[in-house]
Amino acid sequence: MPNGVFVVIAGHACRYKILPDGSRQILDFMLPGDKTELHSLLLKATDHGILTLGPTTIARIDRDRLIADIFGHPQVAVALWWNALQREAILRERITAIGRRDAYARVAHLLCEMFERLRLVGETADHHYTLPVTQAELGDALGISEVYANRMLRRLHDEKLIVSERRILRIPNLDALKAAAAFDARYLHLEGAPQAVRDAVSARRLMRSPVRSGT
Amino acid sequence: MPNGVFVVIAGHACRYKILPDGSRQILDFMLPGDKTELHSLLLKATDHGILTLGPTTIARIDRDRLIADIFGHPQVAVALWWNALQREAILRERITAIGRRDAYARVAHLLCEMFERLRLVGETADHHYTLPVTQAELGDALGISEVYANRMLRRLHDEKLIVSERRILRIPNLDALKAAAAFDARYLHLEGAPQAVRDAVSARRLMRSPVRSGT
DNA sequence: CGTCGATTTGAAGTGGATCAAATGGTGTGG
DNA sequence: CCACACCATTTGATCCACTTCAAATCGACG
Repeated sequence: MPNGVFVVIAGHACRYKILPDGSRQILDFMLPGDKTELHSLLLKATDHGILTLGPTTIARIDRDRLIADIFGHPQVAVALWWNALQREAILRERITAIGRRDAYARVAHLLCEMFERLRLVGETADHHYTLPVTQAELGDALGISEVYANRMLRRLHDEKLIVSERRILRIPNLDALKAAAAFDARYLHLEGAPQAVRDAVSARRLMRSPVRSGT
Repeated sequence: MPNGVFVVIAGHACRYKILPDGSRQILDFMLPGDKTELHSLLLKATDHGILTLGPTTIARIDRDRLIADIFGHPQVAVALWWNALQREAILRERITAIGRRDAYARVAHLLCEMFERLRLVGETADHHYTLPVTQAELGDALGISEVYANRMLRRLHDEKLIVSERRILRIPNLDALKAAAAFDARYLHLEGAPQAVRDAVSARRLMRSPVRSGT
């Protein structure tokens, strides 16, 4: 747990913080292929928690092996680095969304981001994907209340921009949703993604001690 | 400009995004010693702009020299890496602040963060520091309006938590301000800061082509 | 002295929070 | 196979933190 890096193999996880008053902020979502920072090599403590969303498979890569991989396989270092840069870009875009977009655009924006990120790793099918996130979690990620998150989802539904049933989200017209969100995918830097990220097998290749996690 | 890294030597800068509707979000502040990401080595385009706040001195380190330094001087790599980790932690904390704190706590929190970060690099004196930021910029950084940023500053002033005159901010009782902000400095990971970061000279040592920038 | 940007203050409007309660879905035990 | 328990979703009503608009004041500077 203290040393090394975790990789999401299947399912979703997220980082979060709990404030003194008990409220929660979800910082970002970790999708298959995403990795934790190399925190422990340099920092004393982590400043946030991680929780899984629905059934999730996680691999742990221990510190020594990781270091060996970084030096032995340049593509590992590149994948890690690209991952860190994209993660940071996503955080910046989230700040922008929470700071300057209204609740409606925030929800739409997150749904677009999820689609593009999942598509990169082959986790979308046709026009839909699995989103194992409750409305309370959605609200906590976007800085709005659970109730209002529900109302925004309903509005998107009424406007035929999304169809949601049982954790499956369908986006009949992605361009329309992107327009509603003022979504510009460039911040995701998808075209710069190393092949290792696209290759779902790569994560498994790194896997040493897979861990399953329940809800 | 395209390749390499920029280091702030003196003064302040910030990253920002402009939304389609013209509103601006300031993403984070760059203080002396802070560096830009190694973007260009991996990514095609940058997803945000950078602007200076007041008179600022910036050094550019070109790509080849940087790579040589990383391999030749481990402390350069460590400083870069620590910088990246702290930058990310700051972004996460900003998300938390904008998403879940009220405007009053946000302002107080940012002022505390600035104090701790500036103190690390020796840019504070006694109980005050220079904050070359307009109230409009403060609002854009915290996701509130210029007018409300002003009211929150005034409230902090009325409560004797800050004294501000001419870009100099005085914090007579830091603990009281931290309490108002529910500020917990752990996310800054100050104790993990490499010596190179504390050493103001280190930035100058890296300097190759210093650039001055006006307001 | 005039100009222009930054700060300050007032008044009115609203996006989203909060509170409360109903509804729906799912797994579980009898 | 039903009934309860528990959680997620949904909806209504009210409230308020913050926005927006407008205008006055205050510097700093040529």
